[in-house]
Amino acid sequence: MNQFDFLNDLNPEQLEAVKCIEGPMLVLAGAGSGKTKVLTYRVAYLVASGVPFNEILCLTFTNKAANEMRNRITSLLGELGKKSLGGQGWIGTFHSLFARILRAEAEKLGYSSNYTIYDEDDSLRTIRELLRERNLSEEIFSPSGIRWKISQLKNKAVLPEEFLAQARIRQDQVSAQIYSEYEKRLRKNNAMDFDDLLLKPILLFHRDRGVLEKYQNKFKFILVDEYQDTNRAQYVLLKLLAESHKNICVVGDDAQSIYSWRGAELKNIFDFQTDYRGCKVFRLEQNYRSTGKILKAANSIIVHNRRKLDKELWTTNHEGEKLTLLKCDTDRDEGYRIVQKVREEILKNKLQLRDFVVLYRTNYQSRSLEEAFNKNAIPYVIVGGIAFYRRKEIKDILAYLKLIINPSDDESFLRIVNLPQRGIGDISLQHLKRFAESNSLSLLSASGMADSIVEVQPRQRRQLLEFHNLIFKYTKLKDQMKASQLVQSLTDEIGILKDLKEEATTESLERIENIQEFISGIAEFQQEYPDSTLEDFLSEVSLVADVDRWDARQNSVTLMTIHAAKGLEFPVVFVSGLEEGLFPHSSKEDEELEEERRLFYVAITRAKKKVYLSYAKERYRYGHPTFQSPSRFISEIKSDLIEDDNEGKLIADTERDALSYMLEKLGVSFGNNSIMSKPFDRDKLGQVERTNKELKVGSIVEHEMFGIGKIVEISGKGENTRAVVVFGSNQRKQLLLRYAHLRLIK
DNA sequence: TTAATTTGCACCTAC
DNA sequence: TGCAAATTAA
Repeated sequence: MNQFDFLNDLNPEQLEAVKCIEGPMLVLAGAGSGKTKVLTYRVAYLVASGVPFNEILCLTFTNKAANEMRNRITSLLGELGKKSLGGQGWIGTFHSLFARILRAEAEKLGYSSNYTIYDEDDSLRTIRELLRERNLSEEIFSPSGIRWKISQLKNKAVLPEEFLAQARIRQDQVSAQIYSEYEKRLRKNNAMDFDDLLLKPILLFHRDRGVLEKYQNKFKFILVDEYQDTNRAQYVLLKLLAESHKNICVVGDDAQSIYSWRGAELKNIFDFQTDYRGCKVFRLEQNYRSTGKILKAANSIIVHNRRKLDKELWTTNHEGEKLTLLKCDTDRDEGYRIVQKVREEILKNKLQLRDFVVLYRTNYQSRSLEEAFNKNAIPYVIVGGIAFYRRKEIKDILAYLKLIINPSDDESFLRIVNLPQRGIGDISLQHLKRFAESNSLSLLSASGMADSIVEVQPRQRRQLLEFHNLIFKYTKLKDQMKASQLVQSLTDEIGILKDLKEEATTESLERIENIQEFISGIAEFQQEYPDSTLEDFLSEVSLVADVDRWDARQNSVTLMTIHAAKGLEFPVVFVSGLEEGLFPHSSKEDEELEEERRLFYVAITRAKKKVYLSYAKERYRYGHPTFQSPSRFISEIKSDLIEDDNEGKLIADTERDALSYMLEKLGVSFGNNSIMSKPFDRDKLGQVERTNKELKVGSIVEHEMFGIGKIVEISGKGENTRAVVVFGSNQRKQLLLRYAHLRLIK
């Protein structure tokens, strides 16, 4: 047995790609052909051949993929792995690895290493402020439009001066102006946005040859996953780093490029061979994931695209079943039919809940699906939607932490200075800003001198000083206590949990849970990285993706967007909402339409065994029912590969009957199925409240959001009666009966 | 200065 | 429909 034994489970093409180490190479790898496997084995092979682990730069698309890859490499290498890997190495996303490099080199860019990372909301706030300060109308110059423009420019590595020079129309000139001011403002706040994490290293490398050489020497081998989704800035970074040794291996599939709206350029993968002379090309066309029929269906879709590289996937897997089309009456119906199919598949093929994924184009589609899963007590998890770290309550606490670490961060200051309410409003802030500006101070230091600002009322002065002292107290404390303790003590002091508890709505209870989860998240992070600082944690949370938090092992059906599903696989895949205007999304043509088609291709190729497609003839959009027509993509699938589901309607009716029966038992009268569209009619509330008196431990109840559950505990009395309810999706919720409006079922 | 109410707009996709 | 900004009342 030797250290290269692991190479035995590669096919000849994969093996060749793994063992060819020197020089530039391009691996064109179709869906399910083992592209991540090649990258993983390649890193392991390099290490086994004696290359130090931390001299390998490996760029993945998500943190999750990076972690999986790291674990896999360790296990491939066995004993050798434990010895040589140590540390976390340089496997990760572009954003997280370059954020790390920027921390180390911040001073060279005029930043300090405790810089804050701004997300889109923070950027938008900043742009709004700049427009307001300049008296530019938000109607004429849309803040989100400008933010979008700035982001696009940064992705293309275009600087404000360059854009200003080429701006002809007034809109562009204003955008260029704001872009330039925005840069200054971020610098003043010691902050960078997401795009800066790629752009700033480029500027650094251009400005300081020595630093560039340092990293060129450090990273002797570069590997890139999902190369088809890199943007111009990423391309330039790679070009710079690989310049001296040219040991760059990129892996990708042009048919799976789905991020052009984020600046990704297919050009990068198309031109790789001419960019890097002497580049070797490998093709992986054997698919190990899907059945023959699924693969043929996928191929029959992608041939409708004109802009693509030549490649056709094949497999030796079973032919499998045809794709099944569910033609549904409404979006609600769609949810029920999907649930029904999940049940059928579980019974028929002995599958588990974790074997299913429901995919959709836009996040809001999860709502109608969620309802069906709730009502039928099928455990599910939604990936995405409002990302955990973007929730208001979490962002509020994060703003405190950011300000504690980076006192120049005026954005965070403005977010929390009056939260909880300290009676500091617009007017006081205007004065404070003016004072800060004329003395070149940050807003936080300015509040420390509030007594010298004559325009501010005494009450507000006192509040500002107090706020300043609060932040400073924690600035001093942060190195003495654990981050999780600090957050606990901070949240206690500002009383955010107390306020939410008093509110006692289901929503506020959920927020409390989120905050608690956040605190335990910090504790976990510290356990994993004992030497880490609060700064490390903050930079980590800024860069986690929705899928990073998703646990494939838990036994629930997964609901997510197709974008989030990239790189994943499931035995059974539902692709829902196949309607014109939704998927493909409205007004897409030519190149954009081709990207929608690639997205559909990605969706279908996630499946191992079975694909269900569905559309609804009528769907709620903007709160109104809208007529929808089937997506053109459905008819692009070769007709012998797809079949209609005929039982469907009958089953959906059965579902409806079950619900009707339930409602009838509750004494809710109805004559037609209009009750279906608003089962929680407010007229019925009085009645619901009366039933609350009859609730006891063991009662089966229904909740508007969580569906059907069982009461396991009741506490308190009168107004404050609470119940602990375990719902079907296995969620345990503590609810205040006054707000929860539980419906007694049994 | 804040709370209450109205209006207006949105529903792409995300590090 | 459902949220967030804008407007108005307190």
